[in-house]
Amino acid sequence: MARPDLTEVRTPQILDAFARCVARYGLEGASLEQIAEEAGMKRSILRHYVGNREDLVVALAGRVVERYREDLEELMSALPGAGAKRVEALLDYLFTTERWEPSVENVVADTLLSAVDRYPEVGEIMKGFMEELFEVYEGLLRDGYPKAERAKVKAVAYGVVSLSFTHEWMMPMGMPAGYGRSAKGAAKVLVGSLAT
Amino acid sequence: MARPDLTEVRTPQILDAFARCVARYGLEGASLEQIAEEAGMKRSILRHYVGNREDLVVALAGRVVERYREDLEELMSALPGAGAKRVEALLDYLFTTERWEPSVENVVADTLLSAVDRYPEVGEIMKGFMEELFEVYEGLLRDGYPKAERAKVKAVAYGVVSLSFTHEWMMPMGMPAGYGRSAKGAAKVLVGSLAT
DNA sequence: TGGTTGATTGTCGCTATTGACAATTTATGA
DNA sequence: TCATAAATTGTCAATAGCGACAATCAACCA
Repeated sequence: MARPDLTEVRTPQILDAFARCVARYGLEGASLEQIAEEAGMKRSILRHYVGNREDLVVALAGRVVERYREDLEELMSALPGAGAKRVEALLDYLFTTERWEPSVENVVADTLLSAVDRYPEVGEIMKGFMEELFEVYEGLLRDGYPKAERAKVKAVAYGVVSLSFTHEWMMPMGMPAGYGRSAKGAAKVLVGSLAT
Repeated sequence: MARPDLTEVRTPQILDAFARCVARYGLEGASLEQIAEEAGMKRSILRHYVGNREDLVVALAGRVVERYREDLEELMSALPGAGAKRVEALLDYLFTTERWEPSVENVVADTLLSAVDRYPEVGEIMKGFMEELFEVYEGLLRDGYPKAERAKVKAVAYGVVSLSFTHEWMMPMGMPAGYGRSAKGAAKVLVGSLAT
């Protein structure tokens, strides 16, 4: 005997609008009013469904990793081949320089990462995802190179993640394409070391 | 026949105060008033010597890069050994996990990097330093492994930079120490590949 | 020692921002 | 259709933030 609960609908709308604002104006650069307008709502609604700025930031971190998780899952099920071929496909995917375009998601993630000191909860959330990411890559590498020793696989997984992240945050600065090749080259060296 | 010019004195004071504020409140999280107070000056002085917020941000990027350059130079002249030994010393320096502590400088640099979309000038400044950093590392590696082919040295230099940056921004999240070892391990694998 | 130049301080007006809460509207089940 | 719970809108007061500029102060040099 009441109106339906729109929390599940409004919250993502709000957070996505907030994400766009963060990409455009920075984490504290947009007023709640602007964010509300971006979401096509009144400011009071942000408060109603999420809360004040701090609440928004923490919730945004949750949303971002949620989407990254989905992307990761999708990627894993979309990767062709098996064993070492699958690893190769991953590298091709990660280090494509051609059709690169700045994504709101990545900018937001970088921004949040640079703010973990100020928002400990955000740090916890990001950390959780990072650990998951490392594990997934590690598993992929183990499948590809089952005879490689465990610690080395860990190191290579870390390296590949590191290279792809660096690649992502350097692109917006307009670094020459040569660096993209270097990134992929380094990743290949790392992965190749597992074959010996 | 006038008062001495304090620009060279005040500007660094202002920018260092701004840096502390950025680390504590974010790039747009502190008011000019707060920044002025942190610097122990009146707000009007910030305006007099540097300008508005945008001017501050760009100037801050310059200052950060300037300090990084100094650090880099100092590091290069402090690194013991020669040839491959020097490279090893670099890795030891970069991936120490023991006495790690969050530095204002690194937080500020990360924050600025995440904002290059909004401040193209900042992007240019950071890009310049990154290229210099790559070159320095590349030179060091070439000295250590003169017979390695050029493209591979480039890739390894990129990889080492990438690993050390990733290491730096992951520490504040409190990642388990194992990741630090992985970072160093991956760097060793990369460097080792130059010896073959 | 006094004039000049630039450092420093003080103040004004305007707008933006936020939190709180009251008022209103609307979909639903009884 | 009507009561109800929740969505949505509206308003208010208090404060914060910024740009501009006038006013004052202090070192230097002739």
